[in-house]
Amino acid sequence: MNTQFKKGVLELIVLLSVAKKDIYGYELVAQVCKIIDVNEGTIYPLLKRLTNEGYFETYLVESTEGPPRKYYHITVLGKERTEELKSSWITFAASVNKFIEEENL
Amino acid sequence: MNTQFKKGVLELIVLLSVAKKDIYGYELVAQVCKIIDVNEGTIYPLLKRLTNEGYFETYLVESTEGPPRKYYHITVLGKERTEELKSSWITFAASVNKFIEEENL
DNA sequence: ATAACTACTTGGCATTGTCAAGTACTGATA
DNA sequence: TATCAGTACTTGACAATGCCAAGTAGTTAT
Repeated sequence: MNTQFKKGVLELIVLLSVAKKDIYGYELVAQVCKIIDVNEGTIYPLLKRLTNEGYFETYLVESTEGPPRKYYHITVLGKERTEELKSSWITFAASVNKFIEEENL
Repeated sequence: MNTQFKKGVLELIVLLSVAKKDIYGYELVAQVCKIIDVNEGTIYPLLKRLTNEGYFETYLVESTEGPPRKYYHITVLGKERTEELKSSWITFAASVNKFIEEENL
């Protein structure tokens, strides 16, 4: 999988995942990996960044299976950002796909 | 347009464009801009990189409208790289789109 | 007590795109 | 003929984001 393709898209995937339900980092890593192979060291800093930018809020929940989990919850600002990024991706991907298909003629 | 989305994709667009026909930098910039808004300062270094990596060969052609044009011609290696990147993109974009649609349910 | 699994953190690095400024050639215009 | 617009290419400093690797720590089972 081309690393470069992931740039920016990972942010969208993470926003969409957290928008769907509150989730903690480790679970999110596992979930995102089902779609795009990705590293822990990529997701955690991304979560921190998106929290700093006001898209997420966090809270801790004790766990019986290890250290406490930091849950991420999306904010109103986060929802706006999600829609923005999503439509931007859809437009982008469509125009790239159109170009690829035209080239095949 | 999200800058990050372009990462890696620009390489594919440029490869496909040169594969279609020999083209010089300035014309390529104009053509790529129709699909994705992009900077001269992005395209020229990319052309240089792809040439160094053996995907393109170049030759100069005099012009009556300005300085000589450096044409780019795709190599066999370049064609292989194009196919590789193209199928990688198609897989990637499809799986991201699938995820986005699922999230909408 | 040691290993395995869960969970999060961090620092250095690589890649690729942007911005801005610069060089240089041609043709038209004032 | 000086200057400007258009064509064409180059380059250096910079920003953003993902990767790798190593580290910290809690819980449970052997």
